[in-house]
Amino acid sequence: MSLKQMQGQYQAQAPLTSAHIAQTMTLLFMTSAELLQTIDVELGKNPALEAINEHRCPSCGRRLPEFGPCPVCSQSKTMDPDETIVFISPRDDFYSYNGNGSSYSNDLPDDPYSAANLDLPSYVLRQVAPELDVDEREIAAMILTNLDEDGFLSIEISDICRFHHVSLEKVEAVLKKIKRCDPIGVASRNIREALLAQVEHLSESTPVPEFVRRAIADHFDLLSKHQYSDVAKLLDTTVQKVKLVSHYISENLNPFPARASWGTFREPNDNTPEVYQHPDVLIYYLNNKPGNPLVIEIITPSRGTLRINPLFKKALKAQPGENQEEWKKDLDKASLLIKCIQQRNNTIRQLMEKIVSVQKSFIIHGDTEMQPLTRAEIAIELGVHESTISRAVANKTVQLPNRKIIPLSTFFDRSLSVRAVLREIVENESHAMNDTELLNSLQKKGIQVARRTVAKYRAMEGILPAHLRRVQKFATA
DNA sequence: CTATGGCACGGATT
DNA sequence: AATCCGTGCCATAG
Repeated sequence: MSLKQMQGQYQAQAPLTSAHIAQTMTLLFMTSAELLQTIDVELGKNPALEAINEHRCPSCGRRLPEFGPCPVCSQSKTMDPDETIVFISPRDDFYSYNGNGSSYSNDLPDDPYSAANLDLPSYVLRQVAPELDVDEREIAAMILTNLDEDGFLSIEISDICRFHHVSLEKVEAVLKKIKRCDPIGVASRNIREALLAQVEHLSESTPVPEFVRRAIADHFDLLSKHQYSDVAKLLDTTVQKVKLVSHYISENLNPFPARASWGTFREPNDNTPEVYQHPDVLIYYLNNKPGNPLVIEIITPSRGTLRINPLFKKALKAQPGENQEEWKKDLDKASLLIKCIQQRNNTIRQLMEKIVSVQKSFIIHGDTEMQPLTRAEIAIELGVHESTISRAVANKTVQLPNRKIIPLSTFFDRSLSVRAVLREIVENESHAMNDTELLNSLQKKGIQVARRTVAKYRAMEGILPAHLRRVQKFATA
């Protein structure tokens, strides 16, 4: 790309230097976690830069975006549900949990790579953080730092109340939010509670057999001792059914939530590794109510809003001393950095707006609704070079309303919807279909691919070939 | 003989 | 320019 072309992309900004362009490019490429470190370095050694930290929304406690009113509270009354809200949020608290004290700190991990591989408390914290009110954060931190190796809460709730001088209800409310996080049921006080949380979670998406809930809630100790006949009597049902319940529990629920991914072993067959990355963008329903407009929150990790230190400016004017040259250099560097960060934010904001307008139904309804989309299309629409989009997309992650964290590049995966349909077909098949039959089924749904491609997608989804499915799925039939 | 997976090619994408 | 992805051909396992 020529310099002229590049400058064309940034015509919105005042006079440009090649340094500016180079830096914006670099910044675009960075994850918000990496950006934080860059800014920290700049802030640390550059007296001309200052972060102000004063704007908080009076009603919801969120840091306000760089410009305008709080998009969460002030607009919530009159929002058109089809509209989406995009804003850039300096949410530094995402990055400042120190992982072993009961408070937030500004310490960063020494090794930047260790941040990607989180321990259980941090992993959970980062999931609940978007839902926590300001006064709930300390409570959440205390809960999460007192988990034992199985993920159970190892202190009494009353102790938390006393420590933070809050009501029992308040703590329970936080606890409830935490239990919904992955691993589901984490921070329960015992196995029974963990199982109940999982049943709760499962029943939101799939039907749960009758009696399961009640059996766990009311007769768990009998059930765990395999005294099925007693349980059956109490539930007024047959022993046969209680056995089914017991089977369902052992098949679908995990009594020690934390052991699935932490602790001694890891899932051997997960192709999406368990390592958690900070999301760079959050997408959620306004006030977390499905049906509300979507809110796109772009995380900017700077503490507060960056600006040129006014004291520094003043001092420079007042004292044309011998340091002036050096100070001026610092000042220029600082304002350059600020401009570049704004540029970065601007590009990402536009990008996300476009992506969400195209992929809205994927975000809401899931994999099958994924629309084909290329970086080039977006680049043309936004009038920027495609490599700009490439950089902005690379290495970034998005948290969807269902709390799944996916790479931003997923929005450009053409084959995802086809693979989702394929999965559906195989799940509902009445006999083990071979690849050619699967191909026909896909074509009936209007999807054109080659037979060889069906095989590849099948492998990608971890679906066994037909002759092996036959023995696994239809063993008795 | 059929179903599937390996390899490599070419076009699209980054 | 480098990489990714869908596809065709062919070997081979069942």
